[in-house]
Amino acid sequence: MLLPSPQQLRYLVALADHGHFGRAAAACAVTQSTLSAGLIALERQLAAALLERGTAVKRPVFTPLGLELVARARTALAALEAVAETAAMARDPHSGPLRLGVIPTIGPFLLPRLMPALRAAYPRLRLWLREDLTERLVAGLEAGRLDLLLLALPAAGTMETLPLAEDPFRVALPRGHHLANRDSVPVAALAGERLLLLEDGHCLRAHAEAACGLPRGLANSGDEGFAATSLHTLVQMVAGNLGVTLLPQLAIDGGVLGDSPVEVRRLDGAAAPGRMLALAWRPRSPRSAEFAGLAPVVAAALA
Amino acid sequence: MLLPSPQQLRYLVALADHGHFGRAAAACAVTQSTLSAGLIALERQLAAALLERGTAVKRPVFTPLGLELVARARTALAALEAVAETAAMARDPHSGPLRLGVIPTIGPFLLPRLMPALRAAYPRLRLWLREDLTERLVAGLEAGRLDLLLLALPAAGTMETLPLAEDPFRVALPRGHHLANRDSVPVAALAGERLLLLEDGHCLRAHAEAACGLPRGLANSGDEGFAATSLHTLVQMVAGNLGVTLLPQLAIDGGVLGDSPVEVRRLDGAAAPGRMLALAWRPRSPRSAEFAGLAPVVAAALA
DNA sequence: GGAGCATGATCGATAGAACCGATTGAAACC
DNA sequence: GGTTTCAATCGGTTCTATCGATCATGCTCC
Repeated sequence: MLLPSPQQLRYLVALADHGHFGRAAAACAVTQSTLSAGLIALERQLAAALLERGTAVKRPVFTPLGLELVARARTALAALEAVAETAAMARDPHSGPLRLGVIPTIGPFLLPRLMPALRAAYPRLRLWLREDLTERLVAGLEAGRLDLLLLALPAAGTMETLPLAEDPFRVALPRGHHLANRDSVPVAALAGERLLLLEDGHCLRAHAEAACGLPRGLANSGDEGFAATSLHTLVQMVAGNLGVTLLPQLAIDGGVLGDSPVEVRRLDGAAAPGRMLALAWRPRSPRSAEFAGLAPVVAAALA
Repeated sequence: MLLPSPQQLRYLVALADHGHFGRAAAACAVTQSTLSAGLIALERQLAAALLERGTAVKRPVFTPLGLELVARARTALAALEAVAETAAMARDPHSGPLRLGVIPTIGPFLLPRLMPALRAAYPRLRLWLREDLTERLVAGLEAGRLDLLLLALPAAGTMETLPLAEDPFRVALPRGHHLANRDSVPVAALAGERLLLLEDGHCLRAHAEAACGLPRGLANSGDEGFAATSLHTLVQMVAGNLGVTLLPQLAIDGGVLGDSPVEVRRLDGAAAPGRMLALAWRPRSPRSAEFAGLAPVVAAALA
């Protein structure tokens, strides 16, 4: 079978991405004529029409088959990259760019400690950071825009996960709150309180609801008309006597409380309420071993 | 990122397959010098040692990284082939080579009817047949040596399956057997009989054991020292009064009984004892649509 | 309606890569 | 020790991907 050349597939994918011959060619670092000729050659080799020729003008229009082939070309190119990347990692591990995604309820509290540690352990690693909600990070990982995620389990998506450490939930109460008398607060006692949580989309919200045995979306139900957008905001709301909340131990250790008049207590529940911090990457990634090797450094920064 | 050329990856895979530069080169339709130079160029591009150079002689020895890259090269080449194949199928469906694997308890009874039907429906299809046990067929499918399987569910393996038709089990009894008095035989009645089955490895054996609620490997337990190797043999053993057996309706319709003094009766059980005939192919195969299109033809041959 | 503009296809020339055939170097076998 | 097998190397040839320039086409705006 005559295989299509990777270069031609790159042209095809670039054209799909940019919707413009000239810009696609620039992205491939070739001239427009080269890209155009390459695509025509590809169509001839495959004996199939990939683009609507002649009629449309303003932007290239793909045939249904063309779109299908774009998708397959992406996976083929990714597979080729995996070959090269495997070799690169074997030659020189823990170096080069690493695009790390972190969720907002971990990043601000762990990165100040983690980044120096990583820099010290792997000086040749060039770390790019992206902070976003779990769902968008997972999408970025699957699309190849990110290499590694630092998130909280459980999380949905097809990825390899490596649990790092349990991150237990604590109750945050306004100073002088009646529940603050005790050493620890039973989960059941929260039923009588106004429970404030992050806005929807944050995995911490779902995890906290699960920990309290709440059905999804019960907390914050329209009371104030707005939900907290960060743990710092949430602490301010608790300090302002608007209610109580759950905070992960990691955030408390990371100084989310500042000098707010807020007290934290342990939370007693059937199954140690909390979340599991973890690393995640694409299954069969060439860098799996490298990523797993980072785990001790991250775990040390957590401890 | 500089991608490795598909040709060089083919050299690498061919060398792994043949263990010999000259034969690998012949398989790639190039001279030995070309293949050798190609591999050296690949090693230089990846800046990694793939082969143990200098020391060993009698056959090429791969480094651990080399073996890893061979595996990744296989998947990359398969992905490239999928691009070309997708285009080929869109251009000219139901044509070209189709490597079909069939299990021995289906093939002899279905193919005589199926092959002419397929030839009539898709004259340009060039059908290659391989008859083997389910496990080996699935391995062949996953390795890319086969394109499509015709087998019985349930079966293990990562593949897309399309159920075609139920194939109920019948009881085969020697003529004059006391169970032959009735119209149908309850599953429970088989407990008192010597149940003959195919030798281990045949999925029909496992399916029959499951249908009878038997633990695996109970039937045929060392009685005669040998198990049947085909359904034809099995019928002869029943005719010889060695015991009773289960036969799929498909085999009976296909004439497995011949003129043996064997009678068949329906089998009464909780959940209609039988197996499900199905087509199976690699997930995301470019030819999924084509294979699914074959289903009606196969189903017609079954009816 | 015609000039100007943007976009993609085409053409000729060229540099680099792939490949072949022959040869060399080295280890193993008889 | 001579022979055989095997892989690496070398010089020459062919092929092809690419460039720069040009052409064809359809839209936009005056």
